[in-house]
Amino acid sequence: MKTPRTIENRYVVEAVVRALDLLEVFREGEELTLTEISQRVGLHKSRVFRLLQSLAARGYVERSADGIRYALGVKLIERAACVRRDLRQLALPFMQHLHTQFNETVNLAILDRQEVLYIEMLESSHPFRMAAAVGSRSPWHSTALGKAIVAHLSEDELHPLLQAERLVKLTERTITDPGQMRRELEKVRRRGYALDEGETEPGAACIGAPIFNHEGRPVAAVSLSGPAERILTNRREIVPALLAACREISRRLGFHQRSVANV
Amino acid sequence: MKTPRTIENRYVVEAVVRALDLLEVFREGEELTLTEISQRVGLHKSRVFRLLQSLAARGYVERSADGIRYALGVKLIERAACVRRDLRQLALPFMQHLHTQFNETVNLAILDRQEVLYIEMLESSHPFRMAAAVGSRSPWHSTALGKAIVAHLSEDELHPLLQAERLVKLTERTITDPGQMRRELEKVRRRGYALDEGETEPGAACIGAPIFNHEGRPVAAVSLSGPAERILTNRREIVPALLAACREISRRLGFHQRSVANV
DNA sequence: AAAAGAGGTTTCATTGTACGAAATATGAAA
DNA sequence: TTTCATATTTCGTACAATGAAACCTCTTTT
Repeated sequence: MKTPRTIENRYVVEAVVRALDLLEVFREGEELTLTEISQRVGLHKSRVFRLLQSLAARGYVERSADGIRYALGVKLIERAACVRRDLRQLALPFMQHLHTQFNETVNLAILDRQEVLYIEMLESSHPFRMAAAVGSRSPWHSTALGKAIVAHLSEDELHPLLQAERLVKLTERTITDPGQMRRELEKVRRRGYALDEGETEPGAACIGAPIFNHEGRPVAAVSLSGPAERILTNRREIVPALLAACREISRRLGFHQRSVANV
Repeated sequence: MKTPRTIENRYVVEAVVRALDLLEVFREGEELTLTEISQRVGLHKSRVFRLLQSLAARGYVERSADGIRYALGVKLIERAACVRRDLRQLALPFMQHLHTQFNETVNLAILDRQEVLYIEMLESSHPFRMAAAVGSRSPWHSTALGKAIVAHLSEDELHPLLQAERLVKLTERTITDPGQMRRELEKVRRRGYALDEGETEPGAACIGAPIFNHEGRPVAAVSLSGPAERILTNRREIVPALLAACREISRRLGFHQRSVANV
């Protein structure tokens, strides 16, 4: 179990990345025994033992009450709270306002490794609602969040995202053709917001708008999501409120140049 | 910079804990340069460089756009989402119900290293509200959350928490005497919920109740917090709703034995 | 009650990795 | 241009991290 030294990992410390890999084997709050973990990662039991001891020493994993199982530790919650703190703290009040105004699920997401990553969320209280989870991912090409961000990337950044084989068909309406996607992104750019009308999930809709940082880069997006009927019928009210919110968040991040959009 | 091997760290891997320590130097979404980090932790620049490369290789830290600074990475958000997943997922709908019912801030917290750690939160939309942050900590002895949990610990677990020097006075009303605290905890146990009437923050109040797991251990607590006037005047309605929620969450965690409380 | 089994912990010798030091590159300021 | 400050790379060496195997501890089987 040895990775050859390449340009990319020339300066990485084996023990550290192996320890970090251990954190990845825990799915959804699983509790695992030493042997299970060592089987999953294919490392020697005694090595895994020592790496786990190290992670446990700093609270990144915890022993279960019976002392026989390991689980992810609360230190992760503490540290995660510090990630993108400025953006999240800034966006949250605006998201809350949208949430009470429309009582739909409000999402804040960024683009990470070609996917949309949800970093903040307020759930609708409707019994019939849509909600992913903070920390989970969605494809960019089927979501309003993703399209809202990608529409404002440079050609260089856009190109790798538009590989046809990456535009996976999730529903009848998912855009899978690079050419069509380019036209869609052009439209998103023109009107300042993106729509997902059942492209991810049949019957579910989403309206998303981008957030720009001080350099004018699209660093995140906010969206409202829910059943297509509710979202689309309220579209005329949602869109201006969402755009105003995103414009103000962008402004506070130091963005000024041209205005974000014209509805 | 060498820590002697003791019983506790006999099996820890130096490189791993040092790497994890690097994650601790980032406060509230700070972006730091290599030199700043190496100064803060007191390790050789070139060592820090390699540890950061390793953390970056797995997404636990990220380079800033200019490539000159490091920040905590989004991988932390992903991994944190898996911590205590069962408890949080189970509690959230009940918290949401309390939130819409009373429109006060609803908190979910656990006891970690003698402190209350907030792991989930729904903020009141009142302009005048109280809200800590997910991932932040409070003393146990001044909060309803803390007292609700601690009241149900065994004498062995309770004893170290009751050291007088640990019961720091935060306001006029904070309980700082171990004997008085024992009587307070007895009361909390009897009525099934805890009150914080300005013991943490003058004018702020909080009502908290414990959640028990399948072994009957108090693993968490839910609370409603806000301005004392609102919280205490609604106490008659809040308490039964909160207790019912906590009882149901506990039941779903596998707790059955005796009922949690009698109001 | 003894034996077997399964998993966790400890010891130990050895190797090769992680380390510090110093050289080199990069980039900003003067 | 030089100077300064910081990041990156190289290199030899010490000792940290490792695999193997022994040794616990607890549960299950006979």
